[in-house]
Amino acid sequence: MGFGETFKALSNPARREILTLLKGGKLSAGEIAARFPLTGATVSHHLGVLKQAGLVFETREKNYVYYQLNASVLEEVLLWVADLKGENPNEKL
Amino acid sequence: MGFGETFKALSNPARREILTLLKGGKLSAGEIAARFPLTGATVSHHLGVLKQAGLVFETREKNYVYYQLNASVLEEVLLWVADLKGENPNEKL
DNA sequence: AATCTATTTAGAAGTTTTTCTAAATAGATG
DNA sequence: CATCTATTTAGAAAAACTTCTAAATAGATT
Repeated sequence: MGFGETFKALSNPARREILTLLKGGKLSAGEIAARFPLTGATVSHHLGVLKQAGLVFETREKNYVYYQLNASVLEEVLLWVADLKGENPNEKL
Repeated sequence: MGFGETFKALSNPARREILTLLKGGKLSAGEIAARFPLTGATVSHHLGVLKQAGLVFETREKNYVYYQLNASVLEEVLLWVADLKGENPNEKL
């Protein structure tokens, strides 16, 4: 997926808030949209960007599309930043 | 400085490459610019964005402006991502 | 099958970003 | 002090982003 896409996804405040919401567990598109002063269409767009970046994945149930954090891509971001910082890989974990 | 500014700064590929270059130690604006197929003016703009975001700081010597990584802001980013990932703060370090 | 509900897609308007060229600044050197 | 060197600022053009409304899709319910 590439860090470009991932960091671009993280660069938007609404998208960062969506990710923070998802720390509490999976939520449907509608549940997420309800917490923002944005239209459902706009939130759907942001969810698409996050999904494309690999930061979230979706699962479908009934009429709903649930989103949740993708820990593995977050770990990649973590490692990229840690490496930039010049951290010994063993110092973390 | 806020994560908005920081992640926005990280969202550009040229800026991420600049940061990667700076892993090797401080470099002048001109030395950085020489490694990119961009004008000095454009690189100067990117350096300004990185500085504004707190990701680098500058020191002046002679005619030169040297840039280097700011580890403390990188650490903040690291913690933000780690927290999002739901990591125990003690698991790192 | 008709309709309701949840979500996405399309298209457009306004804003921000990226990059350039040209000009300005500011310190060093002859 | 005139000028050279390193870097930044100004202004403009093109591309990308954010958000909206309206319409489309797709699954569930009656």
